[in-house]
Amino acid sequence: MSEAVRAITRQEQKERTRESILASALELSRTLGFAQISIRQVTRHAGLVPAAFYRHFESMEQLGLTLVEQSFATLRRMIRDAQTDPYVLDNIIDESARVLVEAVRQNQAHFGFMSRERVGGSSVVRLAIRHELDLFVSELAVVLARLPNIQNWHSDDVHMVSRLFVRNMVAHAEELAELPPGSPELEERIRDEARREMRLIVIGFRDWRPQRARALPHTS
Amino acid sequence: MSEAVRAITRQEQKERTRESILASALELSRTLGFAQISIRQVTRHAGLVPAAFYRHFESMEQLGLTLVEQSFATLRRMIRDAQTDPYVLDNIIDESARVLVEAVRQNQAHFGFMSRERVGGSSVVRLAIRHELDLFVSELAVVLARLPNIQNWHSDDVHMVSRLFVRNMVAHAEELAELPPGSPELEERIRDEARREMRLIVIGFRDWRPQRARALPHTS
DNA sequence: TGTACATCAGTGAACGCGCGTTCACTGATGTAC
DNA sequence: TGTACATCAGTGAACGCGCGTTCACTGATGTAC
Repeated sequence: MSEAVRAITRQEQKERTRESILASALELSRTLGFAQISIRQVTRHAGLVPAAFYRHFESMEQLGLTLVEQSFATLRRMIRDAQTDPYVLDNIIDESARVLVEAVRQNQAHFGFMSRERVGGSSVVRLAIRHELDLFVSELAVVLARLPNIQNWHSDDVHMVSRLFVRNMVAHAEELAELPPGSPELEERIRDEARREMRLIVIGFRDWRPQRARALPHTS
Repeated sequence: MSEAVRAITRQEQKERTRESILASALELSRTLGFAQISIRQVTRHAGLVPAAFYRHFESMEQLGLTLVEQSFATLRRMIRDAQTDPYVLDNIIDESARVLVEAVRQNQAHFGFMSRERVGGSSVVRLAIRHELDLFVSELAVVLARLPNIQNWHSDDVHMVSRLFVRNMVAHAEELAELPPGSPELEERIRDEARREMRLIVIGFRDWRPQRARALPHTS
């Protein structure tokens, strides 16, 4: 037993403290917004003295950028997992809605952070999130381009559908991340909305290319 | 000339000061975010002593709610104007993109405030904006329901297209409001994106109702 | 294994600063006669 | 029109508070021999 305690190296302990600072910042920013929280609040929540913060981060800004990295790692893991599941690819519409809601539920803190701090907060954190989201739209476009029926689309079109999907994802992640933990019926409603909207986008796209070839007939 | 100066009543002067406080808050929150700015910053920017703030507002929160009201008044004026223009109704897709970009350009401060403070900032201001946006989606649904070809749609569907339109509006307002003042080519690009996306939504919707009647054929 | 020294995560006190809010005040504008 | 008093938007000083950041420190963990 005392051996088990000794087994925690100084390095491991430091890593644990660092993680507890990150977790505290993530939790506090859920209610207050990242830009509103102070070094003193974060360290107090983590059970440390304010000065201890500087053993782990140079500034709140650096901590914020670390949270951005963590959040997008979560997002990419979600997409990678979905890609390896053939059922998801066959039922892309319903499944992407389901995967989204599931992933957000399980990683509420990270998705909430992303959607909240994408606007409004610290400008460095905000720009980092925008940059990552732009990258993500391009990555998703590459994935979509491999789908049957899409392979010979113009790359601008693929990029656009990717942008619409990501925008919808962010919008719904925002809503989901703000829900109080135990409200499955509201969650259900948001999932249905996400599903209907994604269907709409896909149906619109199926008819999009012919529309571009001809002139648009909207002027009656 | 001295008569013209005397013509400013005490009440008028007070109203001017109040407006300059509101304008200062709007301007400062553009770069810092509303939740980040202080009473002292706002009054300093308006050329007043901090204590003067309390002659006009009870708290920053109340000032924020006033800005929410002003911003949505701007939004509603935009929709009301668009509705009275028959050309807009005939060319609903292209025109709504054009009107949106135009309105945001002319009222950048208010639209920026709305899209920025919708997430992240003070929770009272945030909830007020969400509430107003929900109201606005319903109002727009009523307007859309009067359009030819839409009159006999299910009201859930109309509400959904309204939600998608508003979400797109907010997303593009966000992008536009952040642009540095003189960048017409970027503005142009955002307008084109908005137009293409609105077309997509409308085309998707045209084929949406038949899709709902039959089973969805996406499972190949 | 035991000893002597090095490392360094976390401490606790101290600092100057901008903040929100209060208060009695001032002096120009407004009003009654 | 002129005078005497009331109103009240804006002032300036003061307060206590939480903040970020610094610093010399402590004592447990790690390392060399």
